[in-house]
Amino acid sequence: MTHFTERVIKIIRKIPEGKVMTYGQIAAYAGSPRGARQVVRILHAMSKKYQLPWHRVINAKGEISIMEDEACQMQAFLLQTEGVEITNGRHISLERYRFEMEGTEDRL
DNA sequence: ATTTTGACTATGT
DNA sequence: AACATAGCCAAAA
Repeated sequence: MTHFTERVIKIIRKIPEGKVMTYGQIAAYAGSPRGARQVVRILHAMSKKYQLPWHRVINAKGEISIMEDEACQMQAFLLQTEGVEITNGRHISLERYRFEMEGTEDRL
C-alpha cells in the first residue's frame, strides 16, 4: 500500500455527508496534482474492502463520471439521500456542494 | 519491454 | 454548452 493510496483513502473518508470532491482535487490534496486517474483506480479497488463514501467523488465538470447506467443511478440515489440535488440524472453544482479541506494534506 | 485502457483534466474551437 | 485534442499515469494484457 503506497503512501499516496493511504492519503487518498483518508481524504475520501473526510468528505462530509452532502458534499462532494473531484478526482483531481483529491489527487492534489494527496500530493499528486496529476493523479486523478490513480484516484479512480483506488476507488475501484478499495471501495469494497474499505468503507469509503465513493459516491461523493465526481469529475471536474460536476458530473457523476460513471458510464454504466445502473451504477450511475445508484450513485445519484445515494447523493440525493444526503440532500445533494442532481439534475439531468448526473449533474451536480460544484458551487454548492464541493468540499474544500482547510489546510493541506499534512494534517491527515 | 511495449501497448492498451480508463469512474480524469485543462485548453482550445 | 458541446466537441476535440493533448497530457496524464499506473495496472493489466
